[in-house]
Amino acid sequence: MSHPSYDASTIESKVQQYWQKEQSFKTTEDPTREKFYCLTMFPYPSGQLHMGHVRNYTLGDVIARYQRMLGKNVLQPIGWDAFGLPAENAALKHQVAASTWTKQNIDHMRLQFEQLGMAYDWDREIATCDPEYYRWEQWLFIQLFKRGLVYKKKSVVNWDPVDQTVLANEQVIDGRGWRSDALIERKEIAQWFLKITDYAEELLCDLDKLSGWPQEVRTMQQHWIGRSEGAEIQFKVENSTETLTVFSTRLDTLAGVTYLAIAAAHPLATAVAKDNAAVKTFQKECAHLQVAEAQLATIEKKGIFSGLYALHPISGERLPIWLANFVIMDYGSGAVMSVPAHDQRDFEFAQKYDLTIHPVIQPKDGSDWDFKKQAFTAYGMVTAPSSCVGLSSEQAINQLLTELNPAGKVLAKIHYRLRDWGISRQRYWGTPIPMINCPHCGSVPVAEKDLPVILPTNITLTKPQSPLKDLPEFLNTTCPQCHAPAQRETDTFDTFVESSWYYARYASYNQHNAMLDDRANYWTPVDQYVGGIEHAILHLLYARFFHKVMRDLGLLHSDEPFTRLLTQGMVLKDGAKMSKSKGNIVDPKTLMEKYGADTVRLFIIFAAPPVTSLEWSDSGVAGSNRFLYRLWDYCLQQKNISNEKTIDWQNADKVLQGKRRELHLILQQINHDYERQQFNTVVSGAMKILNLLEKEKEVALLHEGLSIILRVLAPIVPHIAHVLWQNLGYGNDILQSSWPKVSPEALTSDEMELMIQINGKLRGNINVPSDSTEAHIKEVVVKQPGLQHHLKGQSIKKIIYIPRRIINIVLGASDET
RNA sequence: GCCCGGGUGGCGAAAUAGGUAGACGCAAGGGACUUAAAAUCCCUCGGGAAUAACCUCCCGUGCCGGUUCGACUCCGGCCCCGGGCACCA
Repeated sequence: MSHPSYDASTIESKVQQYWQKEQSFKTTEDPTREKFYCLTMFPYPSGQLHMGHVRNYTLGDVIARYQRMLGKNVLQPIGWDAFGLPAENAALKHQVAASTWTKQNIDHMRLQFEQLGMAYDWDREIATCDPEYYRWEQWLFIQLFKRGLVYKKKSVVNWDPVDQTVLANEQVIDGRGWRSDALIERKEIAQWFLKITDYAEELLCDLDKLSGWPQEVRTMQQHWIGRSEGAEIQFKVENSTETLTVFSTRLDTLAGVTYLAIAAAHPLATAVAKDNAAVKTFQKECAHLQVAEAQLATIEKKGIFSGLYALHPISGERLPIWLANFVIMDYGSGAVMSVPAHDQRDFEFAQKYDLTIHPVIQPKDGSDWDFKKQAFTAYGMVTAPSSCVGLSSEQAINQLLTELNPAGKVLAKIHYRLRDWGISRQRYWGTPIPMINCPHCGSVPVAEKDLPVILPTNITLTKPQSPLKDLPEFLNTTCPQCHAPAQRETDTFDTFVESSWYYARYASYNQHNAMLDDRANYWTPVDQYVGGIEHAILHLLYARFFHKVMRDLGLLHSDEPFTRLLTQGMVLKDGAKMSKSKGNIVDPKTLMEKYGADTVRLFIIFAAPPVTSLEWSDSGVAGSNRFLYRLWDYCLQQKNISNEKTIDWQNADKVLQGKRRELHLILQQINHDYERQQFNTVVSGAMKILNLLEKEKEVALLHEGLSIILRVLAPIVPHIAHVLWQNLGYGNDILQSSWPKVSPEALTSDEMELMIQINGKLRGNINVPSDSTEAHIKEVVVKQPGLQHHLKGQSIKKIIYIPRRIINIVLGASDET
């Protein structure tokens, strides 16, 4: 062997140095070129890259590099979603400042990204815990406040009575605090909300524009927003000035209402509880329920009679008002009307507590329905009230709307399941909410000239509560309006706020006088966004909301932030998500040391299509490494392939033409797979090309084949492709080469193979000239000797010909039937 | 509980618009090379029937049913696994 064998670590660091020296991935705006903004969701800097990261960022890098080789001006930035809960936990556990811990993690992960060969423009790196970043978030919040998109209201949280702190849903285990093991309590506190519901209609309608998104993500968001047309109905409370407002999409069932249900925390319930011990006990029980809806949905449905009655808006009938543990105060008005005859949940509740079931709708087909067994929930024929007898459900809804609206009892209303976005967190490690509480002026935004409100970082946590309240130098300030002594808001933003606009800031990363500038309009919207399916709703909906808000503030021109979305699946080992507790972690670091970045990238791309979960396999990695060894050895054996070697393919030998046709068919498949983002079969295709070339002698074909395989592999294994491209004399930098094109002449063939079916079962095949007519093919096929024993004694009913693919002979037996 | 996905050989997977099921790779088995091993190369590889060997035939894409000349692909019902459910990110 005269050539050196494949040594990944040497060539990878050499190539990485080359990219750095050439500033290969530094991006500038160029209006004359087609831009392509490729972005992978930025990581939380947890400390170490895990396989999920490797997969995520490799996918983004493959797309960015592919688009670049197609000739586009590609931006691929990276940054850090640096605020969040884990830093606080680490700070408490290891007695380090959250800022120090975070910074160390970022430094380590940055190095790992570089070692993986990611084509990032590092000049644009962002960390959300940097005041230069979050000052613009605070500024944006103040603009939203000015626009009336921010308000404060009381809202319920998980309260740990021992640690005296608010817990995230994931910190509540079986109803108890993860650290203290105390039974958690629901606690109402005042919090800031963003009016995302003002944008509900647009967020819903614009989903139709997102043709580059997976349909399931659009469907999930559509259901999450949950637009429903219905009516608000007023129920007067007996012997009281109070009125309960409920929303229902089934006004046609109004006459069937037999009771109302209110949240345990409803003001009416609290009023009753003063002198009703049983109601008070029930309230206390409900106060231990978790905030998480998944918990709420699975608990046993319980209730208690409040002693109060509401009056039916039509009949004036007295309807008992019940407290129910499944009615949420934060959602709608905290009260619902119950129609046990026509709603299954109401039915089960009514059965349990022996409440009246009053049917007012019958099946349209006139069949009997046993209302003692279950609710009839479909639309049907209405039997009450008298004004609606004989009407369909649809007609009855309209009738009752027109009939009851003048008296103010009913109002047509569009309701959204989407709730406003609560952004207050009672935590330390986050962006300070730029508000000041003045004893005279109330909540006042910080003056813009005083931004940023800087989060103190030289802090060692000693207890699980946020330290901000105990820091006078942070807390005490003066009111921007009346200049009286005042206190800062000590809550910080939900970290989803940072991730809702970072994609735009990458464009204006070094702009110190504004949040965004013209460059943001050059680069956005993001052409390709890559991230986990777990972000399908919350992150992606909040970012869409922020994009529209930024547009309405004149900061951006487009309507949507992400044109195309790729949601990648998880990395599993032994069928389960990799986690420390399961002990099934595979560390990318040791693999990269053993095989190099290219092998790891190759395996992770090859092992599964991007969207499905990926089962880890150590021997599969070794196989990927073997392929790169083979490629390396083979290429260096062909080192003296002349660049000038060409051939008259039109008049070449038929066998050689057939091989070239095969090569271009594979290239066609590869190009198609790049476009549809099925990169695992791109790798299969490259393997097929190498298998083909290894059996080939003709230099012209080798020269063409090697130039194709190196270029189609370059986005996936960029280091080895770079070195081999140079060594074989194709050029100095494969990044500058053009993407390989399929030659249409190479694909032509004068014969085609057709599969023959009889009654849909495969029975043989036949080669015919490509220009054969359908009639001729049908004639020839039935004479095929191999088929005669199938055809004997049967009549041919018809012959179906699918051009260039298949021919199906359908046999008789039709005469008898 | 509600919403959204997924299920194909021993394993990861492929099948581009309803038209050859299992490409490509891993593992396994056999062979070549070697004193030996590793590496490399060659062959076999869904299950079954039949055969000296071919030809050939049957079954097979989670389960049950349907549409179609033809279904991994479309429709209905079910089972199992995963993601999300608003304070993990």
